[in-house]
Amino acid sequence: MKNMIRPSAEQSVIAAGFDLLNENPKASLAEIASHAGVGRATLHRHFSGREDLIRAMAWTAIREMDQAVEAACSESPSYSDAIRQMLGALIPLGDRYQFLLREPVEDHADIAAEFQKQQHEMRELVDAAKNEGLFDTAVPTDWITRSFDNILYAAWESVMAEETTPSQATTLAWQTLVHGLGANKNGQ
Amino acid sequence: MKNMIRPSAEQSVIAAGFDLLNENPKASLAEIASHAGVGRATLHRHFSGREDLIRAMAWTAIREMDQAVEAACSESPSYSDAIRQMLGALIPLGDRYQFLLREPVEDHADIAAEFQKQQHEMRELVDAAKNEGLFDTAVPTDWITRSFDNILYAAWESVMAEETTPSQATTLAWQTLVHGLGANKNGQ
DNA sequence: CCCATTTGAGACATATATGTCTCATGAAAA
DNA sequence: TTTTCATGAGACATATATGTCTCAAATGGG
Repeated sequence: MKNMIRPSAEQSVIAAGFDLLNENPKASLAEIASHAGVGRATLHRHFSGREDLIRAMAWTAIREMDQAVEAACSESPSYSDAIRQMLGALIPLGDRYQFLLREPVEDHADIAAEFQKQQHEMRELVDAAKNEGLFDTAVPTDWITRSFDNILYAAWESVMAEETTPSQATTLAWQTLVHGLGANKNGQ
Repeated sequence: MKNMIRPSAEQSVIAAGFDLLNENPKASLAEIASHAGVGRATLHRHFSGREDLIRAMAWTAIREMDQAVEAACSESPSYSDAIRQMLGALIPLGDRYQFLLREPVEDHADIAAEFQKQQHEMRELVDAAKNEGLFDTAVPTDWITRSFDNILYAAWESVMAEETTPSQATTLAWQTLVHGLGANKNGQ
């Protein structure tokens, strides 16, 4: 078997894709290959084309987010705590989330379906947290999930800009959400 | 003089640009011209190329946002009220804001400078509102502006998805912000 | 009506991005 | 060492996007 310790060309290219395509969606495959430290031909050996690369990146993003959420809140004692753990786990994956939102993924029915499945689970989680008293039942669930997504993204931006540490950003985001959308305004 | 009532080709193209480039930053000039109901040659008569179009769109976005903010909060009795008015005025311009954030505008020094100038004015406004007791002084101003920007964007998404009316979205966004970041948690 | 201007359609050339191929090199496995 | 395999570099053809030009038609002002 070949060396599996050194990141494979696939992984390098996908990582470079997250770096470049998020900043400039018009980045060429040549730029991506170069940024990955890989020849242009090698990129085509692993991905049949731009669409194929984007599909692979989307699945990577979805899988990583799934795993992060699973690991973070599988043992949470409550739905409210699960949302809290989820927040901290997803902030470092802000670029993955950004990619799924910005890249036209609607073309791929399977990916869009999986993405919507995640959104639906989030809605159920929010409804459960409402019943626990975390969120105000008078606030629409749609608005809560949108706020969660966007505050999560704000937290990632904040960390990237080095305005806050990941830990600080998580706390700020959580406080903002539970105070802003909460039933009781004590913050924890 | 030519007819100024019918939208000029320039305006049509810029509007089409906001429609298409926000959804797919790789949209070709041919697609933009077609969506604007204009020949491809006509687009080139008004804009020397893609970069020129993007520059014109960026200036349009900045100008519209400036005017909306000016009109909304020039007569506000307080900084806190000014922020409230600003929120309502900017939500309908969410696509303009989105464009400035996503399109690589950093290349154009003049536009980037103007954008940062707006950001700086926002920071001063937030600091003033802190002194009025609207925001918690313990919360970093950077985080407040980031939250404002992202909740603003969430509100625009919510309106676009027809989950809420513009009025409802404005109220939800305001409540979320002042509860989430406020010094006193009464919401108004 | 006549004239000036703008426009749409399309031809054309060029630039850039993409996809495929070959070949020599280097690293790892046998 | 020998073999196998992935890779990098680059040539090549193709596809798509871009920029320029011409010309006939439409529009609006005089």
